[in-house]
Amino acid sequence: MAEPFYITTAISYPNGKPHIGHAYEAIAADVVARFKRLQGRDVRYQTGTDEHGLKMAQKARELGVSPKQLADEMSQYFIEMCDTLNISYDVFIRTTETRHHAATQELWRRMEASGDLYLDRYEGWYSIRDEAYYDESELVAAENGERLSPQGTAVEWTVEESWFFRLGKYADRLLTLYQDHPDFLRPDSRRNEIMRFVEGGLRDLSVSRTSFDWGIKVPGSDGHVMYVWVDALANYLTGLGFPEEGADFTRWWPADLHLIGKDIVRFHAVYWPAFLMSAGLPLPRQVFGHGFLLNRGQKESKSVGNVTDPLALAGRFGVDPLRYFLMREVAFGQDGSYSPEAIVTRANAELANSFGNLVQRVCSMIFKNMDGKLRPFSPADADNKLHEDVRMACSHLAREFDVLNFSAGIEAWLRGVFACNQYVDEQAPWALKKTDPERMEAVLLSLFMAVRDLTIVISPVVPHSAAQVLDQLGIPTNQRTLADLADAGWYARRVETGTPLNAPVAAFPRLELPAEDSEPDA
RNA sequence: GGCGGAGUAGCUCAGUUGGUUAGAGCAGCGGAAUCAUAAUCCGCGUGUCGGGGGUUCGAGUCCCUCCUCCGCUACCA
Repeated sequence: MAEPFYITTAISYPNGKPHIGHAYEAIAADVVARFKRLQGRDVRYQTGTDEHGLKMAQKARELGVSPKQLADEMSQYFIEMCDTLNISYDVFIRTTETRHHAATQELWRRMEASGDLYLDRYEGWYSIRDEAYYDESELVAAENGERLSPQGTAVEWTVEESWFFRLGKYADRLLTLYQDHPDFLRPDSRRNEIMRFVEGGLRDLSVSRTSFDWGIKVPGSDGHVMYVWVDALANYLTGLGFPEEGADFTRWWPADLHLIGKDIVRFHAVYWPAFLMSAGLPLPRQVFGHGFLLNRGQKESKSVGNVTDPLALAGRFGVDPLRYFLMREVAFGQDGSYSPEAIVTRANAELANSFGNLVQRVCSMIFKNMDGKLRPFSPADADNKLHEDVRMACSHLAREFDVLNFSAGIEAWLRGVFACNQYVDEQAPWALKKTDPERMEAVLLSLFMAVRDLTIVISPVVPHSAAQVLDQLGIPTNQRTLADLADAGWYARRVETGTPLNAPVAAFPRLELPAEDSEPDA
């Protein structure tokens, strides 16, 4: 049976509609999931929504609906986003589900059984907006003399009874984890930050609230609901049927990869492993904190008024061009910038011109000059060289994708595409047509083989378009993996089917830049 | 304040353990070709490698210092 691979995104807080960051993370995780499937792994991809907490309760009150009604409505937008962006998730979890309450409460009981939870009083400056307590020293003074949180939100002195988690107890074990398993947290810059943070000592963590009730009840402690992060992090277990340690749980836990934004690295790389250690559960293999996407170099925010609806972008430029752009343009792990011009330029230059046109010219020539019929041939040196270049490009892409280095992987892939276009020009099959038709056919068939390889490896990034091309090439849907790439006999079998190529249909059309986007202020 | 990262061609960035004339893509200019989505291919860069100092036969690459930007974090209050 294939080796399992369990990947998750962070679950989204649905107090607003999905923004570009949600789309980015979902797409990146999807590329990993599809790539792992290509490698033959048995992939489970989980995403979802984090529906508890004070902010949801407040938002619902504002709108005059129940928190559950709000969550029901808003989570739909996230499901819709995933479906539109062709995200191949296996499980979409909602933290309001009964099973999630059961799983989280069991996690709590295990932490309690380890003696890591105790009841105490918490008092301090609390920001409702941030859902966080701040130390006096962290506060800043507003112009009118009022105290504000470092984020500039209002704070009030609050005293409440709270459960605490003995986080401090785990500092040494966490440091050992980071040292012995450097892959646990990537990229390295985040790992360094977290290590220094933990080295500075960890205070026990307040993990329950009494000030509101929209959350998961603390077992045996009336009036307490769990801190949202205990609740949220537990989702990774819930989706596997925890606390039942059945087939799903034993097969998929621990997770191979938690893909998250850089802003929540601490919760995933400090709190989460500590909770799991306390509960006696295995730790995830890797947490990866990706960067943020900036709109023309600027952070998106409602006040600036530059918030972009990712589905509008997908509608304008197409799902695959958008996916390609995001994976290609920004170095994964770092912040990146996007704009309509950048998307159009990148997608046109690389997807449409270099690759799409290559596919088109090859298929078209085979269709017109060979009636679309494939046949065996013996490759010349130039043909072997081409295939060697393409093989190198494909394996290079795989190597980079394995370490989530998408942009470098795609760059390597492009070198394979460029090699094909160079080969076409050098071999000039249109000239061979008159002088050496036999050789012309060998050239076109060599290109056919190269295009098939290049399409298979890029398919995790542009799944729909790649499938369209592979359909046109007559490659069976169950023969599009990396194993098939390495199978020398595929071409002979393809020839035997006798299925001819039809007139090609463009799978990567050129994009137009909408007029309203030519001005940055539009 | 501390720790870390970054500052390289108009733009986005690569540059391994210091070693020959500092690279890629995009944009720009010139040419070739015409199978193809007017797509493709070839050729073209006088860059103070943030400033200054130092080590070295030799530094974008190491050391010191300063400037700017970013991230994490602390304290003064």
